[in-house]
Amino acid sequence: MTEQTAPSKFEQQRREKLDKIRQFDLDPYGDRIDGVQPAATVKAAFVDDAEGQTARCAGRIVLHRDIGKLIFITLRDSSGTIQLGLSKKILEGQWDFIKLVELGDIVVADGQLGKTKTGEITIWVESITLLSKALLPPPEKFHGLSDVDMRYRMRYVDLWANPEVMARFQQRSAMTASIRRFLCEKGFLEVETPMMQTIAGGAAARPFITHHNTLDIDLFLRIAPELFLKRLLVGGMEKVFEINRNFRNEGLSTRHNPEFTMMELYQAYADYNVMMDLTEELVCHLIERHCASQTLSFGELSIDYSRPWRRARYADLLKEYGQCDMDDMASVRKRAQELGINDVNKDDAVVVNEVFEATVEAHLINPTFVIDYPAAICPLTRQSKKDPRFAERFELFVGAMELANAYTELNDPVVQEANFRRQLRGQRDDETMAKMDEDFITALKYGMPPAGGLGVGIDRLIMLLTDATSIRDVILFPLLKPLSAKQEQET
RNA sequence: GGGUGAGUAGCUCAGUCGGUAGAGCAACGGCCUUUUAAGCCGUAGGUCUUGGGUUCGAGUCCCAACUCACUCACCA
Repeated sequence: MTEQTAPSKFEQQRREKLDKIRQFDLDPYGDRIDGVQPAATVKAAFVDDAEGQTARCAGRIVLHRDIGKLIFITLRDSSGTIQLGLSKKILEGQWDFIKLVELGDIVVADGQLGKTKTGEITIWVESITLLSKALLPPPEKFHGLSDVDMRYRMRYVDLWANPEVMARFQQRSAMTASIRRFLCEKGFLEVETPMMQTIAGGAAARPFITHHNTLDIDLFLRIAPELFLKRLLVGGMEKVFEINRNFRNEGLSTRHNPEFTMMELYQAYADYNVMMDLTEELVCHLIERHCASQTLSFGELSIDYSRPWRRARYADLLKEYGQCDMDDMASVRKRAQELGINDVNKDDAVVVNEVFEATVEAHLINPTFVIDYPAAICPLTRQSKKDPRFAERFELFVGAMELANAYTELNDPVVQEANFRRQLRGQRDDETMAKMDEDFITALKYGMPPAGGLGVGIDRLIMLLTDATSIRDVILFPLLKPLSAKQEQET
C-alpha cells in the first residue's frame, strides 16, 4: 500500500502503455472539457430511432469488452453508466491508440446515439480523448472492493467501484440540504460557532486538546456547540441552528466516530414539547422526500416511522423493561446488581440511568421519545415545575440508537451555576477537564428567553434513512489507525 | 482492554484426514464488428500476515505477535 516499494508489475505495464500513448503525440492527462452531459441524462433524453442525436460523456472505464474490430466500453460517471461503442471502421486512424485504452482510464467520448441489437443505449463514438491514464488497475469488476478496511482507506476507489457507496453519499448530501431548507423555511438562522474553545462545555465527554502558538494557550476542539448557541439566544437570535462537527475523545464503534456531525437548534419561547413536534416533523419530512416508504429497514430491523411517534416517560419505561421503580431505589440497586452493574459509591441517579441503558434502550426500535429524565443527570435542563425531580428533557431513540436529545433550556443563571458546581465536584479527574464557564453564566445573567433546544446526530440519522448499520458507511473518511503506525508497531 | 471470527495471486474467493498451491476476474500473447461480469485458445503471476513450535512432512495442528471485522466494556 505504501508507494516506497517499486511499482508493481501492473503499474509497470501501464507506464509502458502511457509511454506508447505519448509516442502517438497524445497527452495522457487531458484538459478541460466543456459540454459534458451526465450519462443518466443522456439515456433519459434518448428518443428511440430518431436520427442525429449526439452526446458527449466523460467518466471512468469500468467495463471493457474487446471484440476485435469492435470495442464496447461501460463508462461510469457520478450519475450512472453509459455504453460506448467503438468501431474500427469509424475510428480507423485512432485504432492503435484506442487499443491501449483500458479499465480504470478516464476518457471523454463524442458520438451518435443509438441502440445495439440487445437494446442498450450506446454512444457510437466518433472521437475519444484520454483525460487521465490510470496507472493502477481497478479492483475486481464484479465484486468490487469488499475488504472493509481497504474501502475506508481507499474511498476514492470505493466510490466508483461500489456504486451504492456513491449513491449513499449523494443521499446524505441531499438530506442535509433538505434539513437546511426545512429549518430556513421555518425562520431559523444558520450560524457557525467556535470549533476551538478555551472551555469545552455543553456535554460530558473527553475533549481533544490542541495548542495555539502565538497566544500560547491550549484549546479544546468542541464537544458541543450548545453554550455558544445559547449565548446567541441571549443576543436576540430567536431561532438558530448549526450543522457542524463535534469532536469527542472517546472510543470508536459502529455508532461512534471521534468527529461526527451534529445539528443543534434553539428556539426562543418554545419548550421540549415544541422540540418533539419539530423533530417528528423534520424526520418525517426527510423520509417523505427521500425515502421510498414510511417503513424502512435498518440491518435486521424494520422501523415504522409513521406518525405519531410513541412518547413514553422515562420512569414508566424503566418499570416496563427494567422491572424496577425509580421511587424505590432499593429495587433499582437490586436490579443493577443482577445486571452486573457496579453501583458502589454511585449516586442514585447514575445507577438508575445505568439500569435504564442496560434494560430499556435495546427495546426502542420504532421512534420513541423518552421524556422526563431524572433532573440530576440533566445539568443544562430546566426542571419540571410540576415535579422538580424530573427535567423537561427527551431523548429520541430509533433502532435502539440515541438519535436526538432535547430539552427546555435552563435559563436561571443561579440554578445553572449551582448545577455546574455540583457537576464539577462529581467528576473524576481522569475523565474530563471541565471548567466552570463563567462567561456563559454572565450571559444568562443578562437574561436568556425561555427556549427549547434540540440536538440531532446527523450521521446516525443518515444511517437510519439509508440503511447503513455502521457510522463509517456514512462518513466519507472515518478515522482509521494510520498504516504507518501499524508498520512502526511491527518493527 | 475482554470475547468471537478472519488474514492464501493485483481483486474476489476455494483449499477435504497434515502429504509438493487452485479457480474466476484483472494482466500478457493470439482469434473475433452488436457485447452486457462478452466468449474461445495459450502464458505468466505465491515468503499462504509475521515469528516460534509439533511432525519424516504444516496453508492446514499448537503458541505468540500484528492487522481487520463483529461484539462487550468505555461513551449525555
